[in-house]
Amino acid sequence: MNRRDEIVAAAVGILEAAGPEALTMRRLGHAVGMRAPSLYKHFASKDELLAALQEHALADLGAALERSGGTVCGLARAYRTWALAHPALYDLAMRHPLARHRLAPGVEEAAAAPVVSAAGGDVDRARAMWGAAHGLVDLELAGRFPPGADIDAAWAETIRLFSMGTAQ
Amino acid sequence: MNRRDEIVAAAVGILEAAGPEALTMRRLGHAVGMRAPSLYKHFASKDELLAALQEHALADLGAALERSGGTVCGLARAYRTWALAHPALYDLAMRHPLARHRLAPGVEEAAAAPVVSAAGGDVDRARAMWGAAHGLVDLELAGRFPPGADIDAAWAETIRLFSMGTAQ
DNA sequence: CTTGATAGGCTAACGCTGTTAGCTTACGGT
DNA sequence: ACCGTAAGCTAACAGCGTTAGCCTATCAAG
Repeated sequence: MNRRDEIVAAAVGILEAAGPEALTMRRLGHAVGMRAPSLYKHFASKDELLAALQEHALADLGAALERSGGTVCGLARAYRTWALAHPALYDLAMRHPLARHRLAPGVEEAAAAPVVSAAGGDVDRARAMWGAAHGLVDLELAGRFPPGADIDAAWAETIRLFSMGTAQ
Repeated sequence: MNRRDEIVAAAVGILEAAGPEALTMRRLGHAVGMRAPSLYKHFASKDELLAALQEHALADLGAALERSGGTVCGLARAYRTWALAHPALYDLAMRHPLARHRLAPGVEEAAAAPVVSAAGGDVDRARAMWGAAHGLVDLELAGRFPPGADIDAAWAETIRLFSMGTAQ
């Protein structure tokens, strides 16, 4: 494991343990045993570091979706579970403009493939599913549903609609 | 219009003209003719200011939805149009934890009412619709769809599904 | 065996952020 | 006439991402 990967791993650790506002260059430097300016020997900017984290997140989410079985219901469950388990990484993965030029080739496609497959190959339907799942997850993570709202029921309704007309 | 409202109006102006990172206390102070620390005579913190902006945004979005005609399709179109026209306010409205205690009573309900109505009074379905619309808008604003993706088609598919079984 | 380049660390500092402390001034009520 | 409060000000603080410039260890070439 080279220094760059060590730094990314430490950043993931900080993100998961203490949330996104805790991920500062000084704290990250401390976690890997160097001062903040030295991090710039390995990453040109914090943005480049975040892009590396985004790639890590996309690959991990893609793997989780891959393992989900391929049904709309299983996919939805896996998507929500992963997002709730890694809220900061999820935010990074979905809400940062994708720096496609510095993303390892195939990462984006690999994450998307299970969704397209569950949509029967229809990319419009796949994007509709992605949007619905992302919206529900994002609102839940942001704490925007009223207290006591039955979020499971909203998911069930969404899954019901997207299961119609899709071969299971 | 009291000083507080003036400040909120100026903040909206900055947000729309120059984006969220341009909304700093010093710049906002300059826009209303005072220094940054003086803003704290009117708002306890930047967060309280953002809460006021959130309320403004929710009221405005709610009004736009109210005018949309009440069909699933019209509602979806109005939602997307408003969000794309006011991306920073939309982000504030939907992605900040809602400080319900300092929100004017009825604002949240008023924004939600047209959606619940279009869902035939079924709140689970209404939340599913909200999630789907929010997800599509959020991904579009974040630039997460591949270049050239047919976003209209994804919306059309979403609208088609949510129109099924809903009295129009 | 020396030389020179490079990689990777360091400190000091810059300009920016939100925010606080403490001072001043003008206005309104008793 | 006095006092309290509202609302402005300057100076400053800690933390942020980032840059400049310095130092040292490693390593290949002459």
